[in-house]
Amino acid sequence: MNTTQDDEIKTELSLAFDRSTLLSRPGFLIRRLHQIHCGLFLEETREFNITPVQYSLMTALNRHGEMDQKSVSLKIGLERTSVAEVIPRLESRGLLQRRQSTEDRRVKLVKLSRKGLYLIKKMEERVQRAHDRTIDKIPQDQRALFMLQLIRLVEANNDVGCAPFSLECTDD
Amino acid sequence: MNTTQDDEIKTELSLAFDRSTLLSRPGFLIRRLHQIHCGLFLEETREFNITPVQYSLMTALNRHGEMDQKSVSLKIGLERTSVAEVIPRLESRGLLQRRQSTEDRRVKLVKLSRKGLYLIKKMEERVQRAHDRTIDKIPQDQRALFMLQLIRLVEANNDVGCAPFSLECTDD
DNA sequence: AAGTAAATAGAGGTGTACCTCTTAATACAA
DNA sequence: TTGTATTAAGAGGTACACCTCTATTTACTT
Repeated sequence: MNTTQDDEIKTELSLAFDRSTLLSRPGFLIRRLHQIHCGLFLEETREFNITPVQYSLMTALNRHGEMDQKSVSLKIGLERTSVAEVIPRLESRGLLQRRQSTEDRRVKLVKLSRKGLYLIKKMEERVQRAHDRTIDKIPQDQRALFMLQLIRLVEANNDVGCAPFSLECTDD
Repeated sequence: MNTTQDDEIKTELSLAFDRSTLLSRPGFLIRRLHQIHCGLFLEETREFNITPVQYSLMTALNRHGEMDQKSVSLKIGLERTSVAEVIPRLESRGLLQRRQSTEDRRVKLVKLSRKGLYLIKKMEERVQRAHDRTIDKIPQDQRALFMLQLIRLVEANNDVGCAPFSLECTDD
């Protein structure tokens, strides 16, 4: 990054701040971007009637197999009680199955049903498009850096917000 | 950006993807980052019992004066019915005042009360800290570019998600 | 002036995303 | 082994963030 490029960036940035002081607040931009991604996801996958969080939950179950609620929470970075609200909705549509654990009777295990597996396979391409569209306005040669910066922020603050997620294993 | 730097970025990125495929999904990272910012905001401003959205709404009213619900919605990029839920909460705490418009009897005008103004002034420094902390893990020399990329994405997709916000005037 | 379209707001519904309090079961420790 | 701490889950509460449907008022059009 040379000085000329840096100056250009700072000029463009201060022009943006003149358009709206909201644009100077990271928290606002992130909230809007979250709305935008949800909108794009919904646009691409409307016919399936599945939300981004529901999709994350189902793909995590597909990858890791049968799990308890707490593990699901860690896999997808979503608060335990939020997970507990999502699961019954998917279960009532026959996309998940639940059973009591035999080893530990506190635990209820969840797994993806055949119907659920079929659904996420059908959705896969559309979901990828939603993710791609979310960042496709960033010049192609800057996209990798942008993703890396997002990852840095998320990993550095994984303990914030009462929904840390497990980085130890591979998730979806 | 030279080739060596670019290679380093791509290496670090693929290492991250190995840690978790979730990290390759912009939508996931944005959701987590939104959770993280809200967590930091809450941490900094807990004593005031105000959410990020409530703060945005109050500062918008402070900057632009008395407005109807629809205008508030455009100023802060929040769906009209969501605005309609936030307003009564703030009104019941005496932070806002509402009255029927005399020119157009469909319209209900909202404005910040003296108590509301006092509150946002007291919160200002803490809120700035929450925003700063949200991105302070990005190296200082890359922060401007990161902000610019967020702004590009938000502006390019301002029509997505049923909560576009007005870029014409200065907001908060 | 009368009829239609548009705008503003409200009511009621769904789905995250967090909180606290409670209950049941397990693990640990004196 | 008996009491204590921990863990998993559920119940109930608050606050966004969207949706649709409805009622009222205003604007537009013939």
